[in-house]
Amino acid sequence: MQGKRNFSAKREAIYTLLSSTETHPSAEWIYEQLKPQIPDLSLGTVYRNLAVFKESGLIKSIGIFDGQERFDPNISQHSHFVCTCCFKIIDIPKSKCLFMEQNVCQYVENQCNVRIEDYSITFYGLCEDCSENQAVAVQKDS
Amino acid sequence: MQGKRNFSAKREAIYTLLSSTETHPSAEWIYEQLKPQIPDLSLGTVYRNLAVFKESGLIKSIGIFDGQERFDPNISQHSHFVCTCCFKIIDIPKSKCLFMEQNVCQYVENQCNVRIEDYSITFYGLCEDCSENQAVAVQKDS
DNA sequence: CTAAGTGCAAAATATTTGCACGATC
DNA sequence: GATCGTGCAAATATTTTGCACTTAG
Repeated sequence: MQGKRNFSAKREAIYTLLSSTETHPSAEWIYEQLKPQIPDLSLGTVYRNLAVFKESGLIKSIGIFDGQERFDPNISQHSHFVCTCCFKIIDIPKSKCLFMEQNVCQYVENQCNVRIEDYSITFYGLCEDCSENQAVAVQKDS
Repeated sequence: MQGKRNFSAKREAIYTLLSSTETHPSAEWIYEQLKPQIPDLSLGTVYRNLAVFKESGLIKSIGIFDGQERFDPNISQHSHFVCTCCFKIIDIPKSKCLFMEQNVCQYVENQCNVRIEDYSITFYGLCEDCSENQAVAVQKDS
């Protein structure tokens, strides 16, 4: 891969979709979205391109939730909220979550004798929709 | 499952092993450790018991690293360091990592309209051993 | 011509599950 | 005798990969 230019059409489409959604997609989701417009797209190509993007630092893996790896084109430091019910992932901007001390990484490095390259903060719980659905379900029960 | 007592022998062995190691094991690792002592243990049983423990809140999943889910019998709030080379996982005691503001969860809940039930902080990088190995490799190259 | 990108299908991997059996209460 | 725990093997699900073909430069 030679920089963001010179992308093949399919690679371009995959990266563009990634960049234009807030869903923090999985390979499967990307494939399903693009397949109608690009009928000869294969799932293997999506996986291969995600690996290429990740390798080159263009995207980050957020983790594996509900069995599927989720990706983020926003590589700047920020946190995520993951709904444990529908697995929606929501960005938490750094400005809303200023709790990481300046030198905590260096502190941990010294304490634990490790070299820290990155860190992630993830919150788990119920998103707005799932909270409401749960409330409705409880109402129906009584 | 009726509380920690009344465990079957195999369930007991799995939980005891989990509790007596610092490795934050995977199902496979537990199976390999116990198989010599319990020859008729099956991998399915390890998976099933881990699911039972997780369901009942006795253990927590730390995440999936290198393709395998890793578990922690220490359910109190603390952070982890994950070596991206050998996938060793090291505990970071809360006392060494006091950077979470008292009310940050409530703040995020209000900002994002979500209900937070848990959060995790994970550091990534190279552990002491892998750092040294890397240094040695570089030396040999030159 | 060469290297990169791809479709397709098979393979690899981790995990889950159906079923029958044995143990426990 | 009903429930729980289990071995075993098949099934599932996701991701990776080998191979042949195409395409861009």
